[in-house]
Amino acid sequence: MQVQKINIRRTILQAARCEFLKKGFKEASMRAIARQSGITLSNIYNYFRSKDEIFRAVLKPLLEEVEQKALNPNSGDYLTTDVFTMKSYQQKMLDDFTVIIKRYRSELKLLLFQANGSSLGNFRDTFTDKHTLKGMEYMRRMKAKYPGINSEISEFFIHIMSLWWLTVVGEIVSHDELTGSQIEQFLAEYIAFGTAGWKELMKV
Amino acid sequence: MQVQKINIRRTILQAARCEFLKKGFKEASMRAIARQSGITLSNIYNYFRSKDEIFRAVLKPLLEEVEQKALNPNSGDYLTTDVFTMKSYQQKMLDDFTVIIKRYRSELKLLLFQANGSSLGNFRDTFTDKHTLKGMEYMRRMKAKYPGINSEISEFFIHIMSLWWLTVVGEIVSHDELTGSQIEQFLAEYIAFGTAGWKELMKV
Amino acid sequence: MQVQKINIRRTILQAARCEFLKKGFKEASMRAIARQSGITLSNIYNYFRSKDEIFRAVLKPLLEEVEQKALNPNSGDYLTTDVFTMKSYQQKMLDDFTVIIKRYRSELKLLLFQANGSSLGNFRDTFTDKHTLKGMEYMRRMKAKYPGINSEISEFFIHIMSLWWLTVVGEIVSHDELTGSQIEQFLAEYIAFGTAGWKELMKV
Amino acid sequence: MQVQKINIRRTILQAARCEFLKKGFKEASMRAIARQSGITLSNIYNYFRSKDEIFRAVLKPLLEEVEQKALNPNSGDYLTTDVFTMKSYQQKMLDDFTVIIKRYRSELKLLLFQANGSSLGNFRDTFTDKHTLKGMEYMRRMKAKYPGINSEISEFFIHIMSLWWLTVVGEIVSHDELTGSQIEQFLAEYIAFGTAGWKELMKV
DNA sequence: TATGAATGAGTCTTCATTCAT
DNA sequence: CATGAATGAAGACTCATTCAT
Repeated sequence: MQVQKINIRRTILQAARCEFLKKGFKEASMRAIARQSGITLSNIYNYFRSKDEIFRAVLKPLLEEVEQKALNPNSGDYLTTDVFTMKSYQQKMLDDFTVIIKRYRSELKLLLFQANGSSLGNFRDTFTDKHTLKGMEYMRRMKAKYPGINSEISEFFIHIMSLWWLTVVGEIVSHDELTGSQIEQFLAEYIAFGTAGWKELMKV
Repeated sequence: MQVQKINIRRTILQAARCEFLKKGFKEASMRAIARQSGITLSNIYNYFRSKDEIFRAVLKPLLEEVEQKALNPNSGDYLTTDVFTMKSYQQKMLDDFTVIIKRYRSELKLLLFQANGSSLGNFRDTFTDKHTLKGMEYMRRMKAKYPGINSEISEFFIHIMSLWWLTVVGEIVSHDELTGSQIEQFLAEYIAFGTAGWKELMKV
Repeated sequence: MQVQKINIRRTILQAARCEFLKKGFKEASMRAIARQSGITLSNIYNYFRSKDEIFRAVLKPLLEEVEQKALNPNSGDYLTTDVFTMKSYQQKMLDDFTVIIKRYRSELKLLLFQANGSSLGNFRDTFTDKHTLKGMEYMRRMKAKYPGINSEISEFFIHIMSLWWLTVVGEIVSHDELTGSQIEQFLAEYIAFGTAGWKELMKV
Repeated sequence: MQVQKINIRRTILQAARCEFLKKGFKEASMRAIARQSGITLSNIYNYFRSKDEIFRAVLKPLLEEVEQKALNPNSGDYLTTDVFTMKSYQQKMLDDFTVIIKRYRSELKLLLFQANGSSLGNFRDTFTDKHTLKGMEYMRRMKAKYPGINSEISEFFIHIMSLWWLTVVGEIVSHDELTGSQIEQFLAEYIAFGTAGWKELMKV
């Protein structure tokens, strides 16, 4: 019973994932999910309260990992990073996301480009907001450690940088055709660019 | 009567603009546009062939200005810009967009965030592609002028930078609450950051 | 004025003929006729009261010729035909229709297959009814002239034979691919078949 | 519930049959079918995928019987018929159709006169084509059995004869007012006429 | 005469969700 | 746990025709 229930949940989620990826949240149809999963439409509602809940369930693993890796204050050695190794600040974020991207490429596409209309439609914003807070905190800590730096970076700039980060992830995820070395070159450029930019801003 | 016609077109477009902004292209309803404009639904179809045509009509002024200011090769002193004044490369783009943003804030929101499902749904892509081409051309010219620089920037990086630009515009447009001085500070930071980044990459 | 009016009428009718042939009466659209003719939709209503009236106007020449040649009692030497030359009864009808078919092939298609929904939608019936009456009269005259023959043919049979005739015309008109000699062979067979059939029935 | 479902299907089909007969396929309205059947419009789509599917469901029994009785090659002793009993060739067809006509009078009207616009709109053609093939085969067999006959009948003539047959059925079905004896007389005439015709053509 | 403007009922089909069994 | 049945609002778009100017 319980076992069966889990199987069915899984079946539903697989079909849903597929349908969501094909059509996006809004255009995906519950009927289609039912058809593909072989589960009766009404039975699906015994497992999930709504289309939106299914959507969230599909993205839950990804969201948890994002939360844990990229947004959880505890996870961040970021903030302990030394200014002279600022490069590694970005490197750390990169490494974290590289894992996520590899494991959740499709889900990321879903979350970033196809969530419109769902309760996760504002993920970009919420992520950016949280990430901005982390960035601000980072600024404060750096200032405490190295009083000489300029920490008067506008919140909006940090906000944009967080969003940029998301944009980068989105583009990597969208371009299936990119080879590993292309990505590596890009990331090197990205880090070099960013590091130089930050140094300039912080007048290090 | 001719006057009348223009008035009605205008009325429809106003109501449509409003509805599109509220719901986005896909979720906007012709019925609602008719209701809000006070024009009979069927009469609307005497002025526009389809929902999509209305949408394009709403965005036409913006699109024309974008095309002219930001994408027209003739408009660009960009490419003649000296490397030591690279700052002004970005400054120029900024100035152009500042005007556009002021005049078409709402339309930009529409175009960047709510065009999904319409024939302008791929604006981000088309803009980025065109802009990337311009960027590549810029690299080539710079290389010709200053053979010492590193012009081996990956196309994907330039692509991302074009997209970033769009992201920036989008965010500015989305945050109605930003004051003029906040924006100014941000732009200063943005230019400083970018200039430093580019210099690093190009090993100037 | 009057001259112009006639020109416009003609223009409308040409466009209408075209549209009706393409779509059939029901699916033809007044808007399309207006578009194709270059005449304002509302102006069309200055020349014709309704779509149906246009349709009838398009078919008027054909209908008049049909009326005159195939249904007008005065036109029939049919009835004076001698029984021994009965062949020529059909021959006569054939000749008449051959002319009509050549001149009004398209209109015949229209009338026979695409008039559904118009006031001429029942042409098959009305034609058949009139033609049946003529057939009955022919029977009576023959009986008067040759009392020996069997004239007790059921009205329904004659009705069917009239309809058959229409079917034949319709098929010839529909099959553009038929060559002249194919049609001739067919007509020969048709007449041979019919003549033998009638002789049998009338016990001549 | 299973019973329920069948009942509802039946209810829908009855209402649909009625509406189709009144208006023809094209002009019949789903809304009207819903109204008449008392079934919610959207619920109808739980039973049938489209208007066309309903139409086909209404005509399915008829079509199956037609296929089986009149077009199935196995069903035909037609082809084994002796030339001297050619009368019975037609007689056999007649008997088959008499049964069909009695049982499916309304459906035949629907199929022959009101199917325009549906996927069965070409029934006349498809039937005629199949029937023509059968006729051609019959000619060949006769020729093999009685080399003396003329089998050089044009395909188009046989085509027309097949169509004639359909026309006859259509007219019988259309004329509700015909009494049994009227029909019988007609059929006798029809057979006599046809038999004489064929004999003449085949020079038997 | 000519036209732009207007109308309102109409088309088929899809949707996510609920509920009694 | 599972399902068949049901719902009502909504989707974009087309139609032939009328009317004031």
